[in-house]
Amino acid sequence: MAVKNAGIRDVAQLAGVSVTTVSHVLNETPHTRVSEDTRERVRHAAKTLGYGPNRMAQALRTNRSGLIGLLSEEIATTPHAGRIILGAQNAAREHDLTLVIINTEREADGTSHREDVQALIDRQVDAVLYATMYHRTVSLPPNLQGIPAVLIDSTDRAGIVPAVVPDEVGGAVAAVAHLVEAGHTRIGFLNNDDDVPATHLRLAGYRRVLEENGIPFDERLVLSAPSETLPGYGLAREMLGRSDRPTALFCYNDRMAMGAYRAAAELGLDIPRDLSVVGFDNQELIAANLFPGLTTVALPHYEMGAWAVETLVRLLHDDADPRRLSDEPTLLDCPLVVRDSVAAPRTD
Amino acid sequence: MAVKNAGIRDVAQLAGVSVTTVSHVLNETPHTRVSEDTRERVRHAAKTLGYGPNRMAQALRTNRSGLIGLLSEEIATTPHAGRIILGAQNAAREHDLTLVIINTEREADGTSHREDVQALIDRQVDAVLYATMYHRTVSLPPNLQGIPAVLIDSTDRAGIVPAVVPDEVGGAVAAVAHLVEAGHTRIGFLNNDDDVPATHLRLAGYRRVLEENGIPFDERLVLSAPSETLPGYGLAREMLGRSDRPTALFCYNDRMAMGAYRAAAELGLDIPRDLSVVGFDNQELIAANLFPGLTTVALPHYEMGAWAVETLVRLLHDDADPRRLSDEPTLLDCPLVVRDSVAAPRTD
DNA sequence: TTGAAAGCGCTAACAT
DNA sequence: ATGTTAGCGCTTTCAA
Repeated sequence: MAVKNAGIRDVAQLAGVSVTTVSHVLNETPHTRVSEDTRERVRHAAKTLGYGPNRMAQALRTNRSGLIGLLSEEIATTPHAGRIILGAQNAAREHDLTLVIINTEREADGTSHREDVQALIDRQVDAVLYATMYHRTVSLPPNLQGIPAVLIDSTDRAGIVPAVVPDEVGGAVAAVAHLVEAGHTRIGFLNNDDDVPATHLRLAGYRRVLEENGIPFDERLVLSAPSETLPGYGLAREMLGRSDRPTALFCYNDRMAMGAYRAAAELGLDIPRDLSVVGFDNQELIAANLFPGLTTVALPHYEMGAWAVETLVRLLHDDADPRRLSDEPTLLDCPLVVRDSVAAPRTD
Repeated sequence: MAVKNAGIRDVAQLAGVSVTTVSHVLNETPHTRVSEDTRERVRHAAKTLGYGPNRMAQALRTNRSGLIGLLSEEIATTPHAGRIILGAQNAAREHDLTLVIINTEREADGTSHREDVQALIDRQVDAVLYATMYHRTVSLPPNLQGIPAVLIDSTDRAGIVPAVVPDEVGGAVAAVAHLVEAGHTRIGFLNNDDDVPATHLRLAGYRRVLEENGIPFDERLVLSAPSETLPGYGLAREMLGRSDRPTALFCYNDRMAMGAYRAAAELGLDIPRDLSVVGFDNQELIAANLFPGLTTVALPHYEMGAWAVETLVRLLHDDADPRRLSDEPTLLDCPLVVRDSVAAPRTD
């Protein structure tokens, strides 16, 4: 802890008032009338002494720690967690809240999450943010019941806690529409083969755009595999090796797109001249460093982090009914990030 | 804050002892003799009630918050910050410390860092971790003086605060030695052109290995450019286009290596048959997804985070002299991560 | 071997 | 319009 700083009574003494007055002035306590003159004296004294309230004393007294816990899976694996943390942290700062972070194992055995939540509760956090690393449905640890909570990038199986997730359909629509606008009608989709929401929702977005543009759905243009580079490569080889190969590829994520780049290179296909490619996730390390730069869809991790904190604040402050907020998970926009991997199809 | 939990007096009452005894038993206060019988009763009562101490009250009383602040640059940009956070968080948990995180702008104008440090101090953190996103020398905000601090991935210009940085030379030595062991003697180095420690230290490691193996240093084999994919590509094109091109490339980082991969592909050079490549940083997203997998050197971010917390704990606990610890920054190992981009040079 | 009580710095109910 | 004071839950000195 810092050096023995000035306390509220020092301020009171210097300003020649009581501690009550200091407290009232500095906290701008409502329904309390203090002359503007006194207020000024107090504020001046506080500044002179470099006074800042002792948060621990405040917390003890008010039963509010000002701490909010972020339980995050696999902080270390992707930059996604970083974006969530950043968004949450910035929003928290706005509300004078402090973010404490606990890393947790993915999915684990369930008791692990329970213990992590408990660790947070034991540390007197006012509320908890529960973030998963990819969009899915989870069962919450039971001890999360007693405390305000918001889910990030996942939805509560029981539907009792507010949640925010990416608008996967919207993102896929943006990606495929971009391809259609460029003139493509034969658009392949390299999909994930996991049974997670994104798999189904991105496919739904793909189909919707085709439908809206009167392009018949061709199931031969949709291939699935694990969402990694190598399987993406394999799928792309397969689809691009056909005589009636598509002129554009929508990939489940940037890693699969990276595999598609390699397949295209091996087949002598130039991106974007011979083949347009759109990815998903906007992992800078891949998307910006591929050549040509990969046009892709960004996941709103920063925004989800910020939204979650704002929602928590509302829960804490207005004492709003969480059920109201948790009827439907909130969808956040997945904007298209245009780089250089899309062009009109060749016409020769 | 959580539900109105049991307090120490509840435990005392249930165990039929005073709060003093409960405190002594639960904290295992030294020099205090309580009969084993009583201890057992107290522990049992505590467990029965699910008692956990109120951290805020403890903090207020002991003047120790148990909070340690991590000031980190650009949390969102790379997974590196995630590794630091993870290492710090795990070490913190071991010592029953809680990590609070503040993101800060890179370098900024200096006052920004000052304010961020102040925000942490205002929140009663017991100590602060100051992490930069790449290895460099910094001037610390003045308000960091009053509080135990440790630097991660940077060194203090004034040399007054303990610091931990990667062993860049050792990492480069491992990388180049790996190449030499594979049989290479013409090894190109695509270096960064920024004036940062890593630039000079990795070059030093490169030279040391050559020297130790009696390989003459050829300055034409060292090219510099910004440490990004595109410049890396340019450098590789240049060096690999020569008739006496090297048989192996050591790259300043994985992004430059990614550029080298493209150059090699364009020149019809197969990796690793015609060209071996080693990177630096071990950015999974790149290194593991490139084809073939990139052999590279890992930065010890996790370990630095953990080391920093351990050091902080020693500072806090043993009240050790920080000057002792800060004479020389501690170097942590940069281990080689072998994948598939290195082979013996062609002999035809 | 155990307990009573003061007090950490603050907020807020109640007095004036 | 401003002040007095109890008490948040705990640790720790001192006494028994």
